[in-house]
Amino acid sequence: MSTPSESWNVIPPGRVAAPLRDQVLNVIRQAIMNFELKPGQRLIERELVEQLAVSRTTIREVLTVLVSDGLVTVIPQKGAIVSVITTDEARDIYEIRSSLEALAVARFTERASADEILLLRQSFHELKQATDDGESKLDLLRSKDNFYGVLLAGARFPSLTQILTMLQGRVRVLRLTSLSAPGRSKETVEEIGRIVALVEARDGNGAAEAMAAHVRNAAQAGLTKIAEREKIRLVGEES
Amino acid sequence: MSTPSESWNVIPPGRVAAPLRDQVLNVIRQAIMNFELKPGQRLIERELVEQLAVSRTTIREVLTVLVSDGLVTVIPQKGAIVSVITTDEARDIYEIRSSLEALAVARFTERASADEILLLRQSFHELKQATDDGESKLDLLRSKDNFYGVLLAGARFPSLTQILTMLQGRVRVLRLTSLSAPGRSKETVEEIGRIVALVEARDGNGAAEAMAAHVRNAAQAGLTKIAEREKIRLVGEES
DNA sequence: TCCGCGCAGATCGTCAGACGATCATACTGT
DNA sequence: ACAGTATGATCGTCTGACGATCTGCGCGGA
Repeated sequence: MSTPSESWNVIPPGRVAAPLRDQVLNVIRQAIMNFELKPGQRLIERELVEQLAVSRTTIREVLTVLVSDGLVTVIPQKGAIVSVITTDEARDIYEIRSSLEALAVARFTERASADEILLLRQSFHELKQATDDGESKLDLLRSKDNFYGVLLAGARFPSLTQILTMLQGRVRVLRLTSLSAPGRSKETVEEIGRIVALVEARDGNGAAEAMAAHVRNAAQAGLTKIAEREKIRLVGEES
Repeated sequence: MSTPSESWNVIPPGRVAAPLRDQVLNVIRQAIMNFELKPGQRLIERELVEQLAVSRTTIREVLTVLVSDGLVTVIPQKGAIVSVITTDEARDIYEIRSSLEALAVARFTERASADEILLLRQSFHELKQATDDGESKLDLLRSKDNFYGVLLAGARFPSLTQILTMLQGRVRVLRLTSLSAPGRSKETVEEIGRIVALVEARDGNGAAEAMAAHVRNAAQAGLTKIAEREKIRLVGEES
């Protein structure tokens, strides 16, 4: 990530090193996803240039992509911030997710191989384990992301994967708080268990309906929690 | 669109001129949508720079956005082309649209004002008129886009609007050919008429189901047509 | 004649630096 | 105390440059 001419170092022969832009993109995206960069936090081009040791050109291209993904919002003549989501937006997105994840699980049920179904159950067990062990919210979120990863991979539905990935990114704050709703984790695990069982029974419609319901419940939980504390504490906001 | 300092010309007082990037974005996006730039056609940065009289920086940012939208595909180390869609992708996207447009029309039914419903019927009439008058395919497409515009505006569902706009852009080729399927135009008009009627009756579920069916039918028609001529003639391809 | 090799051109990816425009803020004079 | 200006921070855009990669064409040898 220094000058481009020193052709860098060993890379799997035949394979190309990921373009610089993609590397930077991943770094920032992950940082946002893991809440190292918090919603509302300003993303100043100059600072990113320094911290990541790439040129402003590259940073700006990356920011453009993140804006398209909805992870970053630019305030004209002011700069970029990590997107802050409103309750309304979140509600909307959950409604969309409910539809689309139903589609995804239906397609998984049709298309996934036995191996993939096994993998799904396995990732479900990890999720359950993590919940029982009382892992941190962030770890739980990772488990759940992993579950979705398996689901989407087996669904063989790239367009849908892209959209859902984007949407999940946008509501990551809510997903975190919904997991922290007391008792909700347990319900989550139960609901997902039911979905997995229906998938194993190759009941596409049932699984789809169960998934839609699960997302609705998660939305309910998350949105309620948010409503309680009227206001999310954001970077740069004082009480 | 020459040097930025000559502050250009008269703009509605109080309003800000759209950033250069956005203007260029619209120009290229429209060109793609109207098939002035055809699927598969190369988009060479240098040429765009010359034709649009903006810097490469700006062009590259615009291309980045278009890639995120799926309208443009970049082939690494080669360049950008107007996206070419495969039959599978198209099928997938129609499946997603079927779900989401059902959602949109349901929400429109809940939320649209009487005025907006009137507007919907009006734009339906224009579509019908255009069909009866045997307007060009492109004009028909525009009519239909307009109908969707009214629908999405009244649905007050920005996230959904964004996704659907993106998806419609991606299957614009198919939408054109589906409209050109003989007799399909007539069916289209009938189906949409039914949807409008259900909306007016405030039957959200009915309208949603009708819309889902309509999209499925359109997909059917378009995909069949495509399958007939095994191969779409693309720029740069010879028979 | 035909095939392989290499070189030149085209194009991308990235960098560095520049400059005006806009917005926020701090300072200063009354 | 307050208004107005000066200053700085940051963005939006432009210019020019350079290496890396791919492509096609020409040249020399079998």
